[in-house]
Amino acid sequence: MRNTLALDDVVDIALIVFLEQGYDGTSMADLSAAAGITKSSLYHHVSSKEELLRLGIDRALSAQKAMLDEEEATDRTPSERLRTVTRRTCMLIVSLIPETAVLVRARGRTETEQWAIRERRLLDDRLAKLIAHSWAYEGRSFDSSAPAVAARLVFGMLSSVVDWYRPGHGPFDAELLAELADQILFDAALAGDARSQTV
Amino acid sequence: MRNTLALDDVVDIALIVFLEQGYDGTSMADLSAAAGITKSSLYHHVSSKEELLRLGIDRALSAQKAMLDEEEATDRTPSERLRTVTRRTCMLIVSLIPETAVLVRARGRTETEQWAIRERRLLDDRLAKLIAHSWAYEGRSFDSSAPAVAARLVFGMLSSVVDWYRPGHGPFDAELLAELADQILFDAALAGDARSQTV
DNA sequence: CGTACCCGACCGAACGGTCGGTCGGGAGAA
DNA sequence: TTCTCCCGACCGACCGTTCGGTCGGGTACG
Repeated sequence: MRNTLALDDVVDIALIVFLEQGYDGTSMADLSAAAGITKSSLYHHVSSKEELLRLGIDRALSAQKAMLDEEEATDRTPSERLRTVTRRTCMLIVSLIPETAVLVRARGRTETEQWAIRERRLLDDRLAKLIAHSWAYEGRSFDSSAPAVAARLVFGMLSSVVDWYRPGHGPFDAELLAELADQILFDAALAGDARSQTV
Repeated sequence: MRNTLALDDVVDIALIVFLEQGYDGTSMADLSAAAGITKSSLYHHVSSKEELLRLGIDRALSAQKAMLDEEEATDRTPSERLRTVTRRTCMLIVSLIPETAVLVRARGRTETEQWAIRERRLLDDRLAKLIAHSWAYEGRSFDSSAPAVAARLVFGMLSSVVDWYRPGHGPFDAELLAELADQILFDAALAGDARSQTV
């Protein structure tokens, strides 16, 4: 077997460059240089720059959808489900940072990016539903549009880690990050009156 | 007086296009079309595309810094200061959505973007310090790196509104949005046991 | 008449993508 | 084992287009 490049390897490399330079800020020449092959060889593996974006986005979407499918099928209480989902979302984002970055940074200028935005909206809706169920279960009264806004804020907080967190490059590991995010969202850790836990 | 364009008008227009298409995804031809003048006329007002980015980023930075300066000078308790700052940050972001967007989306590929990242880090540090002081004031024990991580998560949550919130385009106004963000961060509204407030 | 504002025409460079062709390793037949 | 054929991986050269930016000149207001 020769030391050759598979499609997944090319996508891996492209996503890392996209993470650092942005999709629009990355040229096919940049990608070919990062992969150690020429630009024309790159086109042997993919048909277009946009296909690389699509494959990357699909990775993030598939993982998130699979996690939600699995969690929604459990028989936990709505509140437990919500907390588990946010925690697993954090862990999942950390494990798929370049993939999540291209997903959340899509602005909708091409057909692929519009598809990404539509799919993201579906994920938002599923999280909003989890929040609404949890609040209703806890007997809380709320405005009908509040769960959707809360869902976007939560996803926004968790997704923002792709802009600065790099696993293994600091004192904080993924579990500690998820723990802190969890305490901020569910224990009001920011208010200082968390249940005497140390982060 | 002719119906003419001032520099601030050009920056306003450019920022709106940057918000929708991203900086790299926007050409000077796009901007000139949006401004209703030709590309060469655009260069009468600005010396480069990067200058438009710099002016936009500076607006967001100046506003945020001025707010922090003002708030840090008060004699409130650390916890009150933290809560006021996060709330005012939310209001400020909503009132400067295009400006905040170019600031938080800078990836560091040019000198201007690297400057933006350095300035953002200073803002992160100031918020982290507020969090650390608040936690110490409340007698909470915490890891030394936790405030910095919490600050980034909070800024991440608040900054994410630039990706979906458009004032006047929905049932939620800015105050309600800030109120909900505040309750999530400080009252654990997501857990459902908030102090019986309706959002 | 100066100056602020704006224009059409244009430039070199970089862009995404295509082309014809090279190279080495695996499979099948003798 | 050797010869032949094939195919995936790769390459240099090149395509038309778009990029950020420039230039010389026009025009209307103070």
